[in-house]
Amino acid sequence: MPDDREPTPPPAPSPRGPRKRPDAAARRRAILDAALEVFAEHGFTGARMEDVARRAGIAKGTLYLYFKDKTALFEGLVHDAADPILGRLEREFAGFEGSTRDFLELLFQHIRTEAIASPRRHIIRLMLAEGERFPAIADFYYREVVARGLNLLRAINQRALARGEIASDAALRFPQLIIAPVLVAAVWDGMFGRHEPLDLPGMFAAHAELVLRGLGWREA
Amino acid sequence: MPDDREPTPPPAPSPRGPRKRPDAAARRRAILDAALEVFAEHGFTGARMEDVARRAGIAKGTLYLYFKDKTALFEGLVHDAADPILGRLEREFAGFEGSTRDFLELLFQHIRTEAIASPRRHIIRLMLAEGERFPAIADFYYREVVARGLNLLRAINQRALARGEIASDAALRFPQLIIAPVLVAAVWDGMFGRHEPLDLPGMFAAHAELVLRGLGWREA
Amino acid sequence: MPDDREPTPPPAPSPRGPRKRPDAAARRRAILDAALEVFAEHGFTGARMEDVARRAGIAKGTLYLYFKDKTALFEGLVHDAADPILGRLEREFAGFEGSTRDFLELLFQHIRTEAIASPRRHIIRLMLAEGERFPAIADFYYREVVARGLNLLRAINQRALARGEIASDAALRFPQLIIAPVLVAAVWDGMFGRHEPLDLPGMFAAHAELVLRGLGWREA
Amino acid sequence: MPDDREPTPPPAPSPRGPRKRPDAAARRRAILDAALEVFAEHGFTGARMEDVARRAGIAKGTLYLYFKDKTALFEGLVHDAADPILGRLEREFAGFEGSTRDFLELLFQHIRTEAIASPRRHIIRLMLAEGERFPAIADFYYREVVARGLNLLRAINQRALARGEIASDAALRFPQLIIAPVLVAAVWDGMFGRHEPLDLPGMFAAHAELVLRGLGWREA
DNA sequence: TATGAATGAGTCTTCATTCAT
DNA sequence: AATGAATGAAGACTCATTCAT
Repeated sequence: MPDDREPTPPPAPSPRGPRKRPDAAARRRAILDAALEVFAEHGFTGARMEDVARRAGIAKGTLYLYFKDKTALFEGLVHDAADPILGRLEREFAGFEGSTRDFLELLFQHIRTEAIASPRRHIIRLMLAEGERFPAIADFYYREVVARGLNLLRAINQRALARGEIASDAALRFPQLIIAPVLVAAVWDGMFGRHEPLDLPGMFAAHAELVLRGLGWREA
Repeated sequence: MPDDREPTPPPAPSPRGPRKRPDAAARRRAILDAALEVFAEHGFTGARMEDVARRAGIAKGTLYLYFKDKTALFEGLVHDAADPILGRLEREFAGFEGSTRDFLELLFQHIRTEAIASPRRHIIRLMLAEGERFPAIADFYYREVVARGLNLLRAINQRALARGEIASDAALRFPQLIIAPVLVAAVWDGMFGRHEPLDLPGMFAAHAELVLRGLGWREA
Repeated sequence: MPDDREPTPPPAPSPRGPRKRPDAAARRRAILDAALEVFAEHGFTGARMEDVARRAGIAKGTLYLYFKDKTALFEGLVHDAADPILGRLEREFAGFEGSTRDFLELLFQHIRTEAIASPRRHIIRLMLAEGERFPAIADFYYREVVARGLNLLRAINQRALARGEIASDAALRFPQLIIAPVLVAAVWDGMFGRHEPLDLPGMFAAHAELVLRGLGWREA
Repeated sequence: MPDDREPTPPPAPSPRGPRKRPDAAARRRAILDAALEVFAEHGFTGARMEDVARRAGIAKGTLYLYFKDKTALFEGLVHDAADPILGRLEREFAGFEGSTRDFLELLFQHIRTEAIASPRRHIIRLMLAEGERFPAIADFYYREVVARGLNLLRAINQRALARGEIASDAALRFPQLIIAPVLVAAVWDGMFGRHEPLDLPGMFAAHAELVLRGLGWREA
């Protein structure tokens, strides 16, 4: 069952339909992929709809069949990229048996591969860049990603405290401290990589270590 | 030593120079202040030169007497905002006698008041937003701010290690971990403040604590 | 004898023809009715084919099965609305026994109910608006409506003169003077109605009176 | 003292200024003249701003320095063409000593030369065509032209009645009847001229005659 | 026949930059 | 040095028309 989640016009035609015309959902995907590239490269205002169309392999007008305007396209972009990662992490945490240390490792590995070393990295950058100018998107992003992410982090902390793995509630009060390095990771290589590449696995490992010790880690 | 790379007409109006035209330098400042506002509000592409001019209280054409084009204005903006903070911190650290814990506190307080709770906050946001698209600026920023900042952090760590205040070299290898929360701070309120305001002093305090403990802090 | 100059697919669906597809003719009607609304509301250039289709309850593509293009649709519109009124008036006049005064009254009443207080009012407005830009339509309209109308008016005058009911040939030479108020009537309420509504029956009555007296009316 | 009446941005520079750059007012005129041509030819929606610019001999962007958008340009057009004629007629009537018949003659002659046989003719056509879609303009036109025109006509009638020149108050109640033929005149030649040219002076003479007699004219 | 997704030419409008004053 | 009118390239978006189903 393909993951489909478009909150916009064209619903998939016949679920078993022909493969000829690429089928609305696929086309929508193509557009969003193209849009991610273009927005990432030029920012919202700088992105040209025509470029998005060209890269998606469709005509300019077709774009507007799928997204009513540039803003809707940007919103669609963020909407669409939102949950997958978090959903999985939430489920994994729910059933996780191992130590908090193990889960943190898992967490950062996920983030690294799914959010940083993937086109999704640009979504984060775009949010940092344009979020303040798109309250509607910021709201959505807060609701779907940030709040959920912080809640997950709080849950992790809570459990670790309950289990006696850690002693401090610092990260319960400020879960932002745990993902802060993700922002650095999302942004570093594009800006400063040529001067001083950043060893992401290394940094996340060091971060996990630092955090755990900082929170008073002791083997449960 | 202030930098200059604009086609600024007046023959190096030293900040304390002659009294002739009290303008020039002052006008440059006015322009840059206006530019910061406008760029911060709309991003690079979205900013309108006319708005900058209006807010600076000058005519559109006059802008081009001070900055050759929009890009030069943006560069000038970043250039100009760079120095102050770091210079002071570097000097303070050089002569600092107290404990690393005390200095960290000082550091975050500085950052909070000088970089976050000030228009400069927008510079950080602008760099996050546009950095990838302006290699020249990213380079400058790296050289003048980032590299220097990281070096300062490394020096702090080094000294703390040398003094036996901490045990881990994690922050020596990844000083980014120490400023990561600054990015969160620079960005949070504008985007998510209305949903969940962030207690900056609290967060920085928690962060300092976390880091110190994480690095194996023991009263020297 | 109704005219046809559209690429209408069905093999001349005589209004009383077979029962097969009850459509075709009905559909053509629906389209023209929709078109009248839309053209009236937005003018030729401003009208959108899609709107016409929607209001006619058909798909955009179907429109082009009935009318080769927008211009043909507009032409069809005018063509179709032309006949009815005049034909009836001509016939009525041919067999009219009463006084010219009575016929004039009849005439204006007809015009009022059939041309002004009816969607056809918009045809007049559309001709005023777009006529100059559509010579083909203007020609058709002249032939089918204007010339016939003027001829009817001339005939009326002629007979009135012959009967000794009036003395002047002014309206014979300028029958336009007799329908001029129709233009006012067709246009007034839409434009100025909210400032100063126009009492149409009153105006036409006054007009008839004015004209008759002006032409030297005397009870025959 | 040239007749200047721009309700829009650029006020004339120095009243005695150089002749070099055509001077705002002149340029505004040029734009309006060009706009009249283009709007008359293609209607509001069909008119292209670029054509207006070209015909006015300026760049596309310059247009927007004088009129904020297409609608404002259209409004400017109507505004600007509005009073001249009426103002003069009102003044002439105020001081008129002759007979009502003489004044009517004068009136129609004025209208013929100033409103029909002039580019202004197109303003009337444009109002007929687009008035219903531009309530703001219709209102303005009503206030500045129609209401004033009707009032003038009522005044004429009133005086004629008072003087005993005419007996009927028909045209006092429906002054529209007096200018109705003006609509015909404004529209006829462009649409039907090639089939049946209209002798305007003849028609207006016949109309004046008809009206006067119709109103019960008797030499005072 | 009917559909409506797709196309791309065409249009308004904005804005960085120039330049005559 | 300062101005702000003028320019025109560029970009978002629309819509008549086509065509695969």
